[in-house]
Amino acid sequence: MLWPPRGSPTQPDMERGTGHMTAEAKESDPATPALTERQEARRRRILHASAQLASRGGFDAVQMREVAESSQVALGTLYRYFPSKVHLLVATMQDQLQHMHGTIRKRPPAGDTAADRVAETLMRAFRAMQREPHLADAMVRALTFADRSVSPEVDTVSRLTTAIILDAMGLDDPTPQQLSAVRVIEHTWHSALITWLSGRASIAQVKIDIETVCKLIDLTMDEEPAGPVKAGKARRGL
Amino acid sequence: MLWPPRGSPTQPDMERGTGHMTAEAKESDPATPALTERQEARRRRILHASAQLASRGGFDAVQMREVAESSQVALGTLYRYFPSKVHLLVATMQDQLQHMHGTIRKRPPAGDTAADRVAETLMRAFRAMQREPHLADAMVRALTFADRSVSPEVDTVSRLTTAIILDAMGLDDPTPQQLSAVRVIEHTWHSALITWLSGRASIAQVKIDIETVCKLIDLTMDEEPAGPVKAGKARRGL
DNA sequence: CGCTAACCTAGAACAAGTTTCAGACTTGAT
DNA sequence: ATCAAGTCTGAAACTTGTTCTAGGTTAGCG
Repeated sequence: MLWPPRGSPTQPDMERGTGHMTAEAKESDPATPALTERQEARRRRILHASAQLASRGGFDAVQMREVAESSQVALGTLYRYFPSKVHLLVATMQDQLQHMHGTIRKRPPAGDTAADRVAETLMRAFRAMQREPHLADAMVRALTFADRSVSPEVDTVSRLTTAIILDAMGLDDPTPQQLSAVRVIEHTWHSALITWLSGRASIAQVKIDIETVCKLIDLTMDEEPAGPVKAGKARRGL
Repeated sequence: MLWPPRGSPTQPDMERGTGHMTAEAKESDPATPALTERQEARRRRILHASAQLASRGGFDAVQMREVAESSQVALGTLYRYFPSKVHLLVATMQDQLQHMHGTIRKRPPAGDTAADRVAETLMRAFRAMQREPHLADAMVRALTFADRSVSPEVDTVSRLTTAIILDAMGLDDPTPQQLSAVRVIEHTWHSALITWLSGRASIAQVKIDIETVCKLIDLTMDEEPAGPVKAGKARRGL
């Protein structure tokens, strides 16, 4: 079986919280049933086709029949791999984010303060989005449109984003306040991206807002000196 | 004719910015062609049906055929009043927001600092959402899913939200930094709401994040004393 | 009153996401 | 090699947002 039950009724209102985990999470996942080589190849073809179509016309251009055709897979198979268009696009975003995380790791941001580095990282990501606005549109719209049935996948994206931001901050043991600040930054990032993509905010405005929200980091870096180390500007390096 | 051209190609990338305007904007709009009484009644019936259906199953439960039937209007007419499901739901949100703005005005938040008052206001709004989570889901999902063709309407919602927040801050002549902070708060508000609605964050987490982002207000209230008055409160740890 | 333009209605038609099904193909274990 | 279970395929069907059409209704105006 490729997919577990699928569609668990997470009705009884939640009490969860994006688990932390700066590290990787690759194939060891017990929920991922280990694909054969051909299956892995199919999956890749599908994701590739999805990104390709999204890069042209955005969300609307990603039509399931076309994705199936492009990736040489029957429609039913496509749906076996990704139970809905939103699942597919969120997975596409996972894919792209992973790629971006790698890229950023290779050349980390160089600002003096944590806030600077986070803002720089986000703006770098933002420039990547500018290069493929349609793709960005498709992915982000899917992400925010996702309902409960996609929660696990969205959560994975969220964890990836958190990891990227924490990397930029140079923290691996954040306080609750810092986690909250990071979540707020993520919120701002997604929402600002959307307002830009739908033409309601300029790039300059997005930049300003990102810088604004990053000030929250400085706030949380001051409180709780947390020991003899790290009093001043907040650690650089990584 | 009820609707102007509809579907203006706002292609050439933007340079706009949510105009300010704390005041109201009612019927004088030259773009709104003044409905007859029966038309106004139809419009109300539609919005009512929309909210009603949304209150049960959320976004998916708002089916255009059902809305049409519920409001005793032909499908084609429904589409004449609201050119898409997203338009309809965004208009529904406008409606609800207007209502909420009135409610809040009647009993304004009582906190000492601007940040307190904004956080209180948002939490009050949040509790309203909790009372009708499905409705909230439908409206917010529509709002973030909206593409360029809905920009004007989404912008109206954004202005309303901004007005509510500025009211809570007790400002009517905000600085650019303050406007940026308000935008960041709006971003956080929408996005946090979504994570709660899709079961990925607890109410407690949303509360914390709102309080976190509201600290930005204190920051911007410090800079630019803006006159002899109001230097006091603002900053304090948490 | 009677005309005309704009509006409304019922219903068919179309588009794209999703589901379903019968039959062919793979895979893993015996 | 063979069998059973699980996958994949191609095609049709179903659902819901959206558009289109033909004819009846309304509102303002001469």
